[in-house]
Amino acid sequence: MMNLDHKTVSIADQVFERLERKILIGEYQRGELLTEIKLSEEFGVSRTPIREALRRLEQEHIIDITARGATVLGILPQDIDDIYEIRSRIEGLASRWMAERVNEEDMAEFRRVIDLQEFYTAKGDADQIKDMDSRFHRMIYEKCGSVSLSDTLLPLHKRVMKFRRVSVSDQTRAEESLAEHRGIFEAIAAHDGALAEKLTVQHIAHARDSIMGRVLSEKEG
Amino acid sequence: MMNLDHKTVSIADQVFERLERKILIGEYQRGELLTEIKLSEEFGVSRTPIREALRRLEQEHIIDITARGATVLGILPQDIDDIYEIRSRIEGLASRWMAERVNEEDMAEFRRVIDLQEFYTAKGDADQIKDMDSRFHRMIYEKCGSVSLSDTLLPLHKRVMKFRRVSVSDQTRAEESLAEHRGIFEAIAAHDGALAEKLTVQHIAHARDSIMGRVLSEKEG
DNA sequence: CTCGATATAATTGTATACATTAAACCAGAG
DNA sequence: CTCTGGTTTAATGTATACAATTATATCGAG
Repeated sequence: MMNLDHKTVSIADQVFERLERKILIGEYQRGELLTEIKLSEEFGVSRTPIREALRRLEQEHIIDITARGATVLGILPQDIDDIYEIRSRIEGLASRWMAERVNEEDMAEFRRVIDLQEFYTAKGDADQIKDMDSRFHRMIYEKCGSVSLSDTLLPLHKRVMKFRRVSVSDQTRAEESLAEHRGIFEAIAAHDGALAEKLTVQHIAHARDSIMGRVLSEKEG
Repeated sequence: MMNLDHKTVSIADQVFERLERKILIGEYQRGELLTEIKLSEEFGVSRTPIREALRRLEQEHIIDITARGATVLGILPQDIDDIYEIRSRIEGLASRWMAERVNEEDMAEFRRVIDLQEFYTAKGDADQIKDMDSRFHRMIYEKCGSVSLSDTLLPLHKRVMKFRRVSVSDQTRAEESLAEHRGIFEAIAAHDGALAEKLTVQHIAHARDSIMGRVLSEKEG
């Protein structure tokens, strides 16, 4: 995934991505207080890029900044359920639009992603499965042809990342999920927007059931 | 609207709000190059708070930052249409949830907003009508009880602000819009979630028709 | 005259010093 | 022992100096 528009990746951008990832996968706990000084020591940079990253994370409601520092915000079962309700209503739209607008080059990359997912699902590598699952969905957002829809779906997708990791650790669900992705992929490849939308809505509903079942039984971590 | 959680409003926050507003209402033109130095002189502050504001605007895809400065990104008719398609699918959900969860105190404020909208609509004051229209929709986002849904809808709403101003300049549409808001308000007040959702979906569809009709005939500014 | 390497100027990127804020602590009065 | 108020402290908020980058202009070779 090269940097085609020749935009320099600044330290602030790197800090943002690393920090966001650490929070989203749960490496920083909910309620944990992050200070700029501690973070600047941890990342080996000054406070300036740390601050910019924190401001962006605050805007996404991933942290809350006060005079004492930045508090990591958690996510409740109700939030997860809300997010899946929202996604079930609009993620199908992204698949539909991608089916109608995508070109062959992007479809080739799309195929590589799902082939990799199949490979790791056969191996039962949960971390890799989760990453490929993410790439599959993000690919749809990026290639649906609407920045607004992509900007809408991506934050929702990010917020449930930690829980999807748990879900795909179940080999049965991982294989189901792969089959559903394969169906969506084929519909998009055939430029059948209506089918792609329908299958995506079903896929989101299944993912929701799988994740909510686990979250509710575990009483959240 | 008091600051209940005692959080200081920093200069950076103020700059962000003023800058965002200026871009969203069209005071800075699409393609215009904003430099940190020019902005810091214009706002009378150092580059630091300007930078933080610009980073947040970049995250919302309102500007694009390069080594030359920040370019104001425009919005195409296709984007507006996409946004209304997305909103038509999820904004009704916000009304439904608000109907099911809202308390009496918030409803009293909600009533004041729509009463003001009625007042300004009778006067034909387009700027005030647009502001009350915004407050009506934002109130639903804030009181629907889901941060995720609010975070999802608010950016979409902001992006079409400039065009709604044009739409409500038409007195007939302004009165229609008021009547539709009144219907949604009554449904929420009666805690009738299904009706609130249905009326909201219709309202979004009408707003879309009104705005797209104008945008397409004007060939965009 | 054109192309390309190079110098230059203007801007963003980063580090750091200083100002401000607010929570925590402690002491003294009731 | 509890409440109050001032002091301390540890963090964020802001300004500014300096570094790095990039587009543009310039100069020279072909």
